[in-house]
Amino acid sequence: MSQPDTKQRILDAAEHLFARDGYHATSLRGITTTADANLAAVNYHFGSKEALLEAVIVRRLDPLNEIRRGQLEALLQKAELAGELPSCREVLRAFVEPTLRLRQQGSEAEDFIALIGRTLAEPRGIAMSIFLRHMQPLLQRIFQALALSLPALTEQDLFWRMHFTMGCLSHIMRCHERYSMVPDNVNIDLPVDELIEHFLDFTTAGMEVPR
Amino acid sequence: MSQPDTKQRILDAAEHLFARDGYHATSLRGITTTADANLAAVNYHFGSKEALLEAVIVRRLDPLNEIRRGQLEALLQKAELAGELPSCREVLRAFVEPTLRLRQQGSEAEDFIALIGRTLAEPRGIAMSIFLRHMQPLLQRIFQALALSLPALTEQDLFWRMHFTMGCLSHIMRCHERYSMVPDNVNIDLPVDELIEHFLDFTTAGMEVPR
DNA sequence: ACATTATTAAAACAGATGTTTTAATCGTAC
DNA sequence: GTACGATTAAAACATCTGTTTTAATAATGT
Repeated sequence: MSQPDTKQRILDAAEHLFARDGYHATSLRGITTTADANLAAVNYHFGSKEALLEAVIVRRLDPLNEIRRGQLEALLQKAELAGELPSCREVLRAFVEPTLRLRQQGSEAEDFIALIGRTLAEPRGIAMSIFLRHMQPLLQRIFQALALSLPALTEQDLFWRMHFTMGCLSHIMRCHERYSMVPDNVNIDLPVDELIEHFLDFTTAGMEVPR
Repeated sequence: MSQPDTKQRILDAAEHLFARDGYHATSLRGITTTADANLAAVNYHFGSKEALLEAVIVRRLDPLNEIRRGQLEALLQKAELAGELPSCREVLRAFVEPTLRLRQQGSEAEDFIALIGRTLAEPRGIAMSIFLRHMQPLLQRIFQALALSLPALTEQDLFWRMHFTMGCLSHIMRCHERYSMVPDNVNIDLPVDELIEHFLDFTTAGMEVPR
């Protein structure tokens, strides 16, 4: 075998096609052709189409969550040592920054980001249950941290605002090419760092606004 | 035919299933069975599956946009007469309020809302081109109105903040049942009016925050 | 009443789908 | 070199897909 691992070539092709066309609109034949592999290879290496989807998601989501968790815990510890509350902006940053920075790591990771964005958009989809299984603990930790940084909010209000924030995030994860609803003179190819700050400006303001 | 129009029964069933499972995961056989109609009826009345999707979307989107446009123009006219700028919150309200109020009109319209939310989440999907064709003029009008109400923002900044706002909106259009990332003691069944105000609190703050 | 059109019904079509099976090939340890 | 497990290849499987076709039925106008 001159090419790299068949298994990984399939993962890459599946990641790309799932992200571009969605799970149901992507066929195993499309994947194996793109990966230059045999059709049966997918069932041999992964067992089923659904298991392949899970493998695609887990490959990057677990490491990403490790980074997010590390950044969050470091922040919380630092705040506690200083005897201060963690700032809402920095808590959100711990979640968002590692996510959007993945895009800088090449177009493969870019596909993953779009795929997760799609996943978040299909409430009862197959991908959602996979996603939640790997996200739940971190999401609850983020919720706790936000509650700490915004003591004036009720849990109810906090939930909704976090909900809105997740909506914003999943949206920009999906749509980072030209979104055709706006005059042509607007340049949408924003550097990642600026996009992050824009996002944090917007969501932090929404989080902190008094009721 | 004792039952109402076959055509409309098919529209209702398609709306429900497209919203619940997505376009590709829904089969014509599933639709016609639900609608208690013959399989061929869909091609007879609509021509194709894709044309059926367009019919489903258009049936409610066009009237909805009429209402949104009316509310927006009334607002702009009132502001101009008073010699004031329209408020950002009210511009957003003209867009959001008619949308979310559709939910109060029964579970059929509820399906439609979820379907549009899904559509917004699939950048290159079949539904997106249909959707944009019917949304473009209104979206540009909203953009103009927001630019008027927020003269301090550059077009660039305004675009991104409107982008975030659309992300929030499409998210709550999709996920209005329990979103499982949050302690159980939070009641998510918020009355529509309160949800609208929560949403406007959040997005208006994000829109108006200084750079 | 008949003739004409609109609608429904049932069956068939061609093609695509995920999965399995069967054989062939490769790599590697003995 | 030979035997053995891992991988690849090609074909077949049963099922499902959107669409057409053909015939039967209902509705409508004259």
